[in-house]
Amino acid sequence: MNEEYNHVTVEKKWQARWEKDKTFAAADFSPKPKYYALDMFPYPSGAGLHVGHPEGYTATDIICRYKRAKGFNVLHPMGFDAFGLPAEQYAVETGTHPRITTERNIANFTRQIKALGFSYDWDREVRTCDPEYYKWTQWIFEKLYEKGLAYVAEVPVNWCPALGTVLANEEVIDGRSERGNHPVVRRPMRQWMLRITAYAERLLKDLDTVDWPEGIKEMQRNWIGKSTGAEVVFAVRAHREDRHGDESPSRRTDPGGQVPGSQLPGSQLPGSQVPGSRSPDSSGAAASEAPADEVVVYTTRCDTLFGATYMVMSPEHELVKKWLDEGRLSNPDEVRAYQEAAARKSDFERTEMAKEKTGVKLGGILGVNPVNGAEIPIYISDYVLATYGTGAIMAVPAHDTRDWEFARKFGIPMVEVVGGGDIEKAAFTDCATGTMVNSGFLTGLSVEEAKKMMIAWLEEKGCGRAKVQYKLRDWLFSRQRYWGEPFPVIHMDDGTTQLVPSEDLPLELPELTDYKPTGTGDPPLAKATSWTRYTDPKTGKTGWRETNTMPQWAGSCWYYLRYIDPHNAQAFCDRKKEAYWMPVDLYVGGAEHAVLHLLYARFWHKVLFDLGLVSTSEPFQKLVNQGMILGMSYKDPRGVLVPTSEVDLTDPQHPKRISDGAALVEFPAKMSKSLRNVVNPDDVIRDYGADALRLYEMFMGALQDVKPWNTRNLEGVARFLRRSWNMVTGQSVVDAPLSPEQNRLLNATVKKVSQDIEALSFNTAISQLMIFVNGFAGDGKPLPRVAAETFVQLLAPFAPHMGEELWERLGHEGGISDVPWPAWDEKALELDEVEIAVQIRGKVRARVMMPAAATPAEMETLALADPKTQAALAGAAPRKVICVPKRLVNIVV
RNA sequence: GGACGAGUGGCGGAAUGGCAGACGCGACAGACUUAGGAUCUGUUCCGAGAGGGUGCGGGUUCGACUCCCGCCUCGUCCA
Repeated sequence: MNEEYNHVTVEKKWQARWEKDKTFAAADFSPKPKYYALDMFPYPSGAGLHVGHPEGYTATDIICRYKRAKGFNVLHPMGFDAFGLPAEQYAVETGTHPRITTERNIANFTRQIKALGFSYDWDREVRTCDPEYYKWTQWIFEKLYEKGLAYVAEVPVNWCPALGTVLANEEVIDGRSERGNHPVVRRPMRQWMLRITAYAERLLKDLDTVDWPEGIKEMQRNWIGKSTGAEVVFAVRAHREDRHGDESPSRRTDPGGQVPGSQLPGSQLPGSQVPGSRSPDSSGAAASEAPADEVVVYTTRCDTLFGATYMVMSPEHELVKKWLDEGRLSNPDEVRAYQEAAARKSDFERTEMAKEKTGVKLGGILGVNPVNGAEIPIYISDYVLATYGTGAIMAVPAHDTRDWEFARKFGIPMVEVVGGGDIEKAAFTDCATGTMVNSGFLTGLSVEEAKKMMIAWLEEKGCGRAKVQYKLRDWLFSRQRYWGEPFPVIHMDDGTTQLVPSEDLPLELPELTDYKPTGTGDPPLAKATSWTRYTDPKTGKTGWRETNTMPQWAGSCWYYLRYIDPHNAQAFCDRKKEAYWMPVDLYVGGAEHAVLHLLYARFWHKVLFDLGLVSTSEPFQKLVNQGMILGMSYKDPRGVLVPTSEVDLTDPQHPKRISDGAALVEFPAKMSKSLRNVVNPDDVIRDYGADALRLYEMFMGALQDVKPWNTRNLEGVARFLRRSWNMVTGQSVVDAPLSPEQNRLLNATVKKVSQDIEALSFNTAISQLMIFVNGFAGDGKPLPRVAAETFVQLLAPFAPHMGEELWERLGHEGGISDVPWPAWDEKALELDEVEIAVQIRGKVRARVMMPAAATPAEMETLALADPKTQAALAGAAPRKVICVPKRLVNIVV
């Protein structure tokens, strides 16, 4: 009898063999076609690998092993995104150098990844925190600087007092730090910025050239946020207010009467002034003076200009500052108080839809609507951001939801200029169906026509112009941290900036004994005073080194290029090797990087492309996002989550709480420490083996889908592996021909598995392998050699350890990796006779065996001749018969 | 609020517009066993049956899980 499969010894044996033989070393240049499969490299956290990591890694590994067998020269590398905040925070707490922690974590990750049997070329491993690596990160930064794409700016940033550092927008959630949940405030600081906005249009346009999930492309498009609109210039006039004015804004109730549609732009008819606030009364006490300033607003809805009844500027707007300084506002204290309150909020809090709108009217001034001369009040409000557009908007409450809410709260009138909605109930924002009303020369036009005509009018009158606007903002590229790439920049005392000469790179991080933030906003590097101070060896001039460091994104922006030539000391990557390997043919990773990492990397890549340093304008040809793996979780009858450690599973069908025996409900939820539902790959490998883990993760469902982990199902694939083992080792393998049925099953399996791997449909490929085993296994009956060998080849990409072991036991030397992938024979799949379903009134009433080659006419005859068909027809005459060869016959009566 | 994705047995999930539920888990029955939480064999969408079934309501079609329109629920991202 055969021996039982021992996953521990077999997996160890082959992992050692692969490592010793460098089985998966990628050759630079080869007559074979190349294939570059890339995994998103991990941040080596202290927690180690979780089961989400091997999901994407297994998918690419299967592809790589398949592609090698198909004759491709495959590049499949792995590395570590090794700069990052956790190691630094650990250093702050314990004094352990982040390098030590990082190395320890990398060692653990490496052990775990190798235990999964992935076919990486480990000689190409990169670590972003390695000076030989970040030398080139710094070098690329210098290229960006030389191209004018890196600059220093004083910008309001997310300052987290508790962490003593500035956070990127993506690290701030609901006005609190993602890490540690500390409050975050806005504070202007000196920062490095990268001018990614210069590439906005190309980053948008080139999305059309890559094979990425449509959802991810759409997210990037939204992030770039291109809008086509107009800038409109509003004059600003001083305004003496009569504080004893009529409080009622409803002097006239018909909005159409306030802005007569026939009124010519610029004319000053009495009463044409929109009663934009409570202050002006009907006595005409309000008086206007000559224009003293201009406010430029950006709008995507210039068609609604006739409906603008007030303006809003961001609290940080420069003109507001200027007016305060010049004493032109009648309520400076109120305005200043509001500015301070707004500074304490994050962008997210400020623009949140659900939030109650706040704002302050600027006393003493009015804006003038250029299209009809209406004088309208100007507010500052935090729902307008200084960083988007011009930092000022014209507000059209009738047709913008935020303006509508604001106007409701402040009692500002609305003027309907697009007919079709009910502006009493809500802003009418439908651009497709509305028709312009109350809008002078635009009345009667569609929204689209009105936009065009308004822009033409504005440009002709010199008070506006068409403008393309992007939501994308320049990339805040510095962090007040220690554990990151130092900027190769020296600020000279004479005010100039100079770069560290490229031959002197890398500029290494200085050693510190204390990693705590300075608390003042100065980065920890400021403490390394001897490092910071700089004297030019040639000129003797003095200066100080930049003490900010680069964000974690920097190293991951180009790591896929370093894999191509990881030990090159002369260049970040050899040009010829780059041209050979790029672009990445398949990039697999989590959707959490849908926008930032992928956008930043594309940006750098395009800069390198423009410099002639890389050969493709896009780095990643095909992108796939694996879905998250959820953990099994439990909640009690009241819906309270119960940590898995407090669940009694002695009866797996009826989980109970240990403390009180309450019945619990099982449901999938994101794996988290607090729920204690995190599955550790080490445990799974110990109990079931790496092959079983790999196979299970691929069998759970589609790669892209969210899937719940369930150990019971894992036992199912472990059983399949044992059955596979027993089929090959427990049955005598004979050089006998296959029966036609066996031949058909074998060829069908080759075809299905091959096509499913190409389509990344690993779950259905595995079910086909199961069907094969169900067909060939059993009772020690002899197994034809061709069936055994072909099956082992098909299994090997999924379960490589068992694949190699079985291949060896079938008498082969030299490993299975380079054995050509089996082909299938379409002819073997053909059947002489097939069962055809006969449908009558949409229901299957009979099944008739027919020759596979039967023509529709023959099928009809055969179907109608069947007694069951006749019975179902019950004498009714067929009106029409549809025959689909090899499928069915549908009889319409 | 918007964009995108998803709703199929007790569960994970299959189905170029052509016999819904492949494959697996679980469950049930049997075999082998001192034993079974190992292994093997069989049954398993609901319904006694006629029939009914892919979140709900319409539509297109000879034929709809699949395409179209309108809802509901969940997820992700954005506001």
